[in-house]
Order: sequence, then structure tokens, then C-alpha cells
Amino acid sequence: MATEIKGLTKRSVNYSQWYNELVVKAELAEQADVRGCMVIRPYGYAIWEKIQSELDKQFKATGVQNAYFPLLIPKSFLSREAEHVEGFAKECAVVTHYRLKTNETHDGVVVDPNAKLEEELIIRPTSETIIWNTYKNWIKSYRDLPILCNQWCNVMRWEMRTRLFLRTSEFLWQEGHTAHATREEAEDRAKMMLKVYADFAEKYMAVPVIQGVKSETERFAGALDTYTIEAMMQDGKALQSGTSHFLGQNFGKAFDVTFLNKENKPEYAWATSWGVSTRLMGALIMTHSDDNGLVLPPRLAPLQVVIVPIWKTDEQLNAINNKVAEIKANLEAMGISVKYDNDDQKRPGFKFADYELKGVPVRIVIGARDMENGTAEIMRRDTLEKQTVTLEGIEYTVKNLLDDIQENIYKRALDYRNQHIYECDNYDEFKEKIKDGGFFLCHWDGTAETEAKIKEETQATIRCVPYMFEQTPGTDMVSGKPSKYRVLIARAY
RNA sequence: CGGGGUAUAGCGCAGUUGGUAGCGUUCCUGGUUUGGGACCAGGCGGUCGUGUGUUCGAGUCACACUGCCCCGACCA
Repeated sequence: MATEIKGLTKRSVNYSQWYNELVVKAELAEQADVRGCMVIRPYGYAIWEKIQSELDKQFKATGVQNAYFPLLIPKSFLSREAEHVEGFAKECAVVTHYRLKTNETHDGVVVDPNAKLEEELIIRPTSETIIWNTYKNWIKSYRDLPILCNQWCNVMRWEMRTRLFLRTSEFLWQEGHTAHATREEAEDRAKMMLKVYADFAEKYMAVPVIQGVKSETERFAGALDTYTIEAMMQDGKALQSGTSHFLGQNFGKAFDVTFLNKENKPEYAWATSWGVSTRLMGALIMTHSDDNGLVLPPRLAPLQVVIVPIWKTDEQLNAINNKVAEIKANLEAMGISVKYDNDDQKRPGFKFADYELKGVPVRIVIGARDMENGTAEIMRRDTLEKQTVTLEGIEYTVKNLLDDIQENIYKRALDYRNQHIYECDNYDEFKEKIKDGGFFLCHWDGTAETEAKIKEETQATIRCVPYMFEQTPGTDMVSGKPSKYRVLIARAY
């Protein structure tokens, strides 16, 4: 069955080990060093580029434009918004000097003590502060609003512990920052962008997500509301895959961004911010991959089809080359990316294993035997099923297969997730079951105390108040107090 | 920053009571192969993490330091 995922269905799988073996071999990344900085090799970066370009189209469809703001932020900016500094100050890298000099023994360099900065600079952990400092100059009147900017950049957060793709110190992301004249418009924008993320996750990444709103303790530092998409990995743990924040007037007030409304009265601007990061690549890997390597959704695969010839003589190879050139042209005309690998230095078996590791969705094999019969062997990466098809019209077979794979891996992930969502009203039962992972829908009295107790006793956290389920009042399973709705609880990465 | 591991060839590892370093793999050369990660032969490659000490002699013993991995606190 499609849901069979070798090895990874066992809870014993250690994702770190799996990453080191699989991801490194798959040439996605070379290392996660002590600072958790990552090397993304060309193949891995190609996946990120696909994510970027597809998401960028979605943003632009909602009127968002790209811009760029500085990497370094004056330290004082961070202290303008009290909650924001509280949330990020602990994990900031700080620039204190601007020059090095050769040391006394002339065999190295030291920081030049004379080059100390008057005011230290922070390497951006996120750009709300520097962007809102800029928006102050851009916004004078309600006619200047809304401002809908996004930037693709790197950020740095000095995490205590890092994990490849899920929590590296430096990571690539996009951060959107919008300014609005009204509360409603800003709230709508925050929710709109969450929907963009959710649609992207499900339609492009084939990763089913649960949309919801964060509890107060899990909220972004400085936000009034944080909306989130939560995905389930193959071990039943949750991965927060994207967030969208309604920031109210907090940053407008902190950076004194006012505009004159239609009544000629000054008002503070309303804000949102929203982002997704290279963590999405972690989600992609951890949702679909199996023991043979990556399984990439066709819509994001840098390479959708690989064609491998099998031959003995030069005449045979020439004949195959000619035939493949034709097939390749037809496929490319349909917008499908194709690689023909007739490298004679590598044996077919090696190529098969290698492209499987890289997650190429469809493999076509053409040998001398097929040339006689007018056929080809075609394999789909998601199920590893092979079939022999006629060369006549093969491009349509491939097109359909790509669509089918995209749909199938989504459905497979969705089925897996749905089978691991439980409604639970008994705390003892919850404590026992959460050990095996999964998402739990439980009543919550809304207090931080209950939340803290659950976290301490089970390591699980409230991921969100989900939108997508019908809600009825009930009783908190921990405190026994009344509850308005169920929340999603899970262990998370 | 706490707790536990570990450090020997590019990678993965072995190395006995202390006697001067080896296996697998990668890589290179030649040949045979090619429908699921080929085989044979030959070859390149190591201040044994760093420092100090014990000893006639240290990869091995002692002490110190450093790096890395795992677990926890922090987090998208």
C-alpha cells in the first residue's frame, strides 16, 4: 500500500541520524556546525529556489512587492518594542567592532580595540524593527497605505541547540511586513497570508497542515495574534511550518509611524508580519521521504524526469540517443524538466539508486530490448512501482503520472496524519498515548498554568486553536474547569 | 550553561598485558563488465585532536585543554 514507508514508520527512527545519512548523501547539506550554519549544496538549493519562485508568485498575486532592508540593526531599535526585545534579545549576534589588525607576532589577526562601535549592531533575527523605522519615513497619509513589502533574506538567531534545516542559527527565509490604515485590514491580511502558506504547503509541497491561532504563551514576541500552520512529521511530531502575525499598533507606536486619516486626524499604522523559512525543506524531507531517499513532490522537484539508457554497443546507444532526444523535446514542450543521463562511467544500477536518493519523481529506462518493442520502463518514485509503456505518446503518460504522484503523496501524508489525530478527554490516557506521537484535540481552560503543566509533564505543547474543526464547549482534561473549545496538542520540533 | 559519550587515512572503523599502525570504503591506473549501487589486479593517502608527564619505548597509561555528537534549558 501507498502508506507503507519502510523504516520510518517505526518510532525508533532517529531523525538526526537519518538526516546525516540521507541528506548528506543526497547532497542537500554538508554540515550543521557548532553555530548551526548550513551549507546548502546546489541540488538542495535548487529545491529552495523552486519554493521561492512558486511562493513569490502567490505573494505577488495578493499585491505584495519585494524589497530589501539592511542586515545590521542598531541595538537601540530592538529595545523600542518591549515584548519584542524580550523575545529576541537572548539570541542575537552582536557586532561590536568594524576592523581587525595583524597581531604582534604577525601570524594572525586580532580585533582592533580602536575600532569599537559607538553603538553595537545586531545581526537581524527578524526585521520588524528596521523596517518599521523605515516605514516611518514612507507613511504620512492614509493614501500611502497599505504598504505590502516582502524580503527574501537570511537571518541569524543564536540558538542554544541547532538541528539541520529545522533550527539552524543562520537560515534563509522570506519575511513580509505590511502596514495598514485599519485594524480590520491588517487582521485580514494576516489571515490571508496564512491561507497562502496553507495552500502552498498542501498544493505544492503536498504537506497537509492544520491552520490555527497560537495561545498567548506561544505567540510571536510583540504580536497580538499569531496564526500558524502545523504539519505532522512521520514520527507523529508537529512542525510549525509557517506563521503570520497580527501586530496591532505595537510597532506603529514603538517607531512612531503615524498617518493622517480622511478626517485629518493622526493615527498609528496597523501592522502584520509573516514568514516561512528553509525549515520548509525540513518539512518536505520529513513528510515524504523513505529509506531510499527523498521523495519530492513533482511541483517542486528541480528535476522531474530522468531518462536512463541501457546499451551494449555504440549502434544501440546512438539509436537510443536519437529516440530520447525526441521524447525529451516533447516532454520539455509540455513544461516538464528532463535529464538524459547517458554517462558511460556509471552503471545503470548506480544511477537508479542515485536518482531515487535525490527524489526525482519519474524515471524512464530505455534499453535495446525496448527499442525493438517500441516500449520503455517507467518508474514512479513515490511507490517505486514500475510499468512498461509504449513510446507512442509517452509524454502524456508521464504528465499524468506526475500529477498522480503529486496527488498521491499528499493523500498518503493526509491519511497518515488523520489516522494520528485523536480527540482526548482523559489526562491519564493522554499522557500514555502522547508517548507514541500524534496530534491530540483536547479541551483547554485557557490558562497558562494548565499549558505549563502539560508541557512539564509530557513535553507536549499547545500548537494552536485549530480553525478547521467544529467546536463545542467542554471540560478541561487537566483542571476540570470549563473549556470553550479544543486545542491541538502535540510534541513539536 | 548542566549531564553523558567520543576523537586513529577524505568517510566509516579495528588496534591485545605499552614494542613504532591496520581493515572497509572513496580516489587514481589497467582490464573485463553494464535491465538495481560491478569484478579482478595494482597504486596514492596517517605528527593517531592538542599539550605536559610516566617510561629504554606511548595510538595504548596519567593529568590538563580543545573539538564534535547525544540529552536538557531556548526557538521558526
